Amino acid sequence: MGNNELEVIRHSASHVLAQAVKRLYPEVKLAIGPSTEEGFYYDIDRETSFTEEDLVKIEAEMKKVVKENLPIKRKELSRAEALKYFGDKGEIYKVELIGELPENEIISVYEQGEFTDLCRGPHVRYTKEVKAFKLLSATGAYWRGSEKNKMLQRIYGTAFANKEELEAHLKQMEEARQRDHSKLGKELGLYCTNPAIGKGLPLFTPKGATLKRVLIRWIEDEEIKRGYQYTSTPVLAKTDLYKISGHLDHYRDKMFVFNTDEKEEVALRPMTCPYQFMIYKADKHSYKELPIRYAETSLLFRKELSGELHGLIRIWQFTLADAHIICMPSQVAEEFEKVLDLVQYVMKTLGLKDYWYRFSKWDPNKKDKYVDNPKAWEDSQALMKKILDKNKLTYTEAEDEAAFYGPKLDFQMKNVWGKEETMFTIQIDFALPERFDLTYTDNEGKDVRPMVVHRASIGCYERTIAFLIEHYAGAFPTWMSPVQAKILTITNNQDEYAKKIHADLLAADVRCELDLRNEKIGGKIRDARLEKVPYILIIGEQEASGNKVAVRRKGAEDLGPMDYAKFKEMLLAEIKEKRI
RNA sequence: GCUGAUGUAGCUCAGCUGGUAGAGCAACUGAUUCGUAAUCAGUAGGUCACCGGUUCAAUCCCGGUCAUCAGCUCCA
Repeated sequence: MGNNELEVIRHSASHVLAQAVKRLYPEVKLAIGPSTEEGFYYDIDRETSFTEEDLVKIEAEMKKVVKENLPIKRKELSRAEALKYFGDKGEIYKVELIGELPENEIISVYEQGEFTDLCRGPHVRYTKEVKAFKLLSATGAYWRGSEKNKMLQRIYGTAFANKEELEAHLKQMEEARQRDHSKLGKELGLYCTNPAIGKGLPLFTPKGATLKRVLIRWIEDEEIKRGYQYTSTPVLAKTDLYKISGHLDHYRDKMFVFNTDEKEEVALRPMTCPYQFMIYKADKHSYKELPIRYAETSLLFRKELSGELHGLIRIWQFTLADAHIICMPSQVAEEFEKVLDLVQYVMKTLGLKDYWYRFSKWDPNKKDKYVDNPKAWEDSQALMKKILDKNKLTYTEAEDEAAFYGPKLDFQMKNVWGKEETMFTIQIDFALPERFDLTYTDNEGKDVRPMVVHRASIGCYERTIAFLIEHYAGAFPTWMSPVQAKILTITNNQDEYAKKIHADLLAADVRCELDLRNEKIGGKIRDARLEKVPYILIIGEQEASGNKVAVRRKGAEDLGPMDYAKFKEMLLAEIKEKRI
């Protein structure tokens, strides 16, 4: 079945939903009901929200509508007729929508039985063609997506061509949610939270901190190899700094700002750029030095609204693999491509494949949200587009997603709930160099303006870790696993040999644990498997006397007894190559 | 922040629409020394998220706060 066909079914399902709701609750007003990637929804204005019992009733009514097999008929109306029809019914949202349709647009409605909805279509021909659907949830949603508008009630559902596909989808959703990083992250003991500390402030346990440290060391070393210089700058600054950068104008409600006893206003930093610019400004620079690539494993603070916080994905304090490349305008394209290569290498090494590129542009109508310099926006966006096309990237374009100082290339992924998040980002900045008055001396001895590329190579560690947990369902590749090998003894008689192996692996920088408990081997294996340790080493009398270990890989694959030296060589190679 | 759901032992969950709580796992103690997903027995563990109200009596009803989850908004 093609996507279009599924879209039509889902869109028709949303009409069936609206019809059922209108039958049960005639007083409600209908807003919009589109199909989505995963299903469909309908926004409905109702005084009270829909409960789970309401959804059961509505779903039953929908089944009736389907069973009645009503023909779905398209009609075209004049603007006046349409306004009168929906106006008479008190459908104020439909009236608003009609009012905004372009003059020459054909206004169509779709009729099924007693129910008629404003709609461009297309739809299935009979309601019976909506065969397999399910209502999933009821939540609030702002009219036209703006928090300034009234909050409506949204009912989500999904529909498929047949029952089998619907069941398969529901099962897949359920399985995906088993991988939820906040569930697994706590089960595996990677992080925890505490109400006294507050939301959006997760605590990394030794295991979680190990995973983070492994990633940080890898990225720092890799970037240094690629010509980055690491800085270390304060997380606090006087708000004067953010006046220069423009953050205070564009970003203040997202910053933690407070006063000292001496009446100075200070803020926790939401971004690293101003600090690294000040390092740049501490000296005078020649064009011969450029590009300068300042990197930092940077602790950042952003005050998100409480309802926006989620597990490790959106938090108040996070660690960004941040960098700012200060270069001549003529170097931007090459630097951008180098960053692209780095980020693609990072994704490949992490084993993350299900990402896509989003070219995030400004919205010329939102003057207060973006630096007001239309020409620079057009130029920098054209430049980025040229780079993307030259590198043959397929990307989606998104209006109104840029940073306030320039366009971005975002690496997008979906979490287990299907929610889209930005993993990494590369941005071209034409505005801040001017605000900070960054200059370099060109070959004619004149001071000229450099450009800046902002980028996050592995994104923010917390969020990336969340995605890694979900991608691997907690069973990490050996190189990043907090515990890489666990040694289990069969009886206490092997303790000494096991300790020797343990010490030897630790000495070789293998993260290794020892289970000497007086438990049966089956129980120890079970525990180690639940911890998702990549290598389980079982040591009994035979192994201890023959300098061997019995190896289980990824919990299940039994490699049998092998020479310890051989195992160690294999393990070290796997770690060194960062095999996934 | 907004809409809604949820909050019972470290974890997973019971607790019959008001009469001051129960299981399994984990922990601890003892026994068991065992060959690839749970050895047996015992002990201990709770201001039922927190604060207030209604009631003779609240885990249960009402209000507020905090936290978790989903959605909206937002976003690295």
